[in-house]
Amino acid sequence: MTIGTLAKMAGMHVETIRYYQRRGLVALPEKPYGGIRRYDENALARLHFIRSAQWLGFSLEEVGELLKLEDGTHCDETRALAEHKLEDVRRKIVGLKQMESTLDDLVERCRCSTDPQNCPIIHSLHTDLHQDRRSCANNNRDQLDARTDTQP
Amino acid sequence: MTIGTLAKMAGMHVETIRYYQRRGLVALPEKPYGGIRRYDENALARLHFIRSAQWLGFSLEEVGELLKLEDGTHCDETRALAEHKLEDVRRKIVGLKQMESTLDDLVERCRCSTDPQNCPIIHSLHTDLHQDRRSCANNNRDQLDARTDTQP
DNA sequence: GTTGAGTCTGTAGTCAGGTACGGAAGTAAG
DNA sequence: CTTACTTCCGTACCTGACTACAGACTCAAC
Ligand SMILES: [Zn+2]
Ligand SMILES: [Zn+2]
Ligand SMILES: [Zn+2]
Ligand SMILES: [Zn+2]
Repeated sequence: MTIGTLAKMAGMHVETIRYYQRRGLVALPEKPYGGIRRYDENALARLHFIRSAQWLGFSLEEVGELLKLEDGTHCDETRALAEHKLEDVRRKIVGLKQMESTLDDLVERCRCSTDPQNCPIIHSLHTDLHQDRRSCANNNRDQLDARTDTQP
Repeated sequence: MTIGTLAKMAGMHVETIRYYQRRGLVALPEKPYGGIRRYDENALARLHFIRSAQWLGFSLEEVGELLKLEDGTHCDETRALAEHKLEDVRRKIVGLKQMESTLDDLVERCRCSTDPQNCPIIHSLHTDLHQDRRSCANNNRDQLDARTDTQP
């Protein structure tokens, strides 16, 4: 298999595979002198592994950790990674649910508003949200960080 | 108020305010010849507005849109932005919940596993996840995109 | 009146996870 | 044998939301 075929089979771009190689997640097979590198089923399996781990929310850095435990004989360490990730995911869900309920409430209030000169959404952005929900004067980025990457 | 005082009151760094100015979200007040710029309560209010909108999940780009509707007389457009964002947030929650339940299941299976040579988490990464849950050969990034930004 | 802190301006770097490009060399079909 | 893809390799670029720094200037305190 050439890298192009491999990429097609894995459903990713050639550049992505090369990027994974540079990051040390995928091995660079031997190149015959003046020839071209060939890939086998193991390479494809590794790409699937990476994709699956990403699907669970692991970063490429973390995928690297998982790959070190790839032989399946290190349950404790593997489970620790998964549990930690599970916590991350749950924290993120909590943050998003706060956004969801606030947005839902604002949308509802806007919809039922009788005063067209004073949108409740804008009004809340001006007055409510930052005062009720978060401290202003200390730049505690931790909470906000968990909330910022909401764009699709 | 100087920019340093403003930054302290808003709980952000001076550089962040300057960045918002470059992005056109915050006005650059007049500078007396050979002097220093001064900021008032309006500038502070605007920073609070931006922070609040970010807290709801809006990107700075979208905050710019909201700021255009700042006078509160454009309910429909404002609500459209909020509803769209609400959908974004809900999509993200759905993705995260899939991760959560899968991770939770894997962790549980790992914990109860009797075979220390074959961790169910690793095993699933090798075989289950990408086959059961997503198509492999088409690089449909849409689903994955909604799932990737899970790191804290 | 000098020192130290804050301001101004422009540019550059950070992080993640890729994406794009340029030029040389290899490969496959006709 | 030529033509048209691929591959290889290095480097640069992208998004978003900052963050850092250099060099010149101004301001307030002592
Ligand atoms: Zn295990
Ligand atoms: Zn974590
Ligand atoms: Zn409204
Ligand atoms: Zn959207």
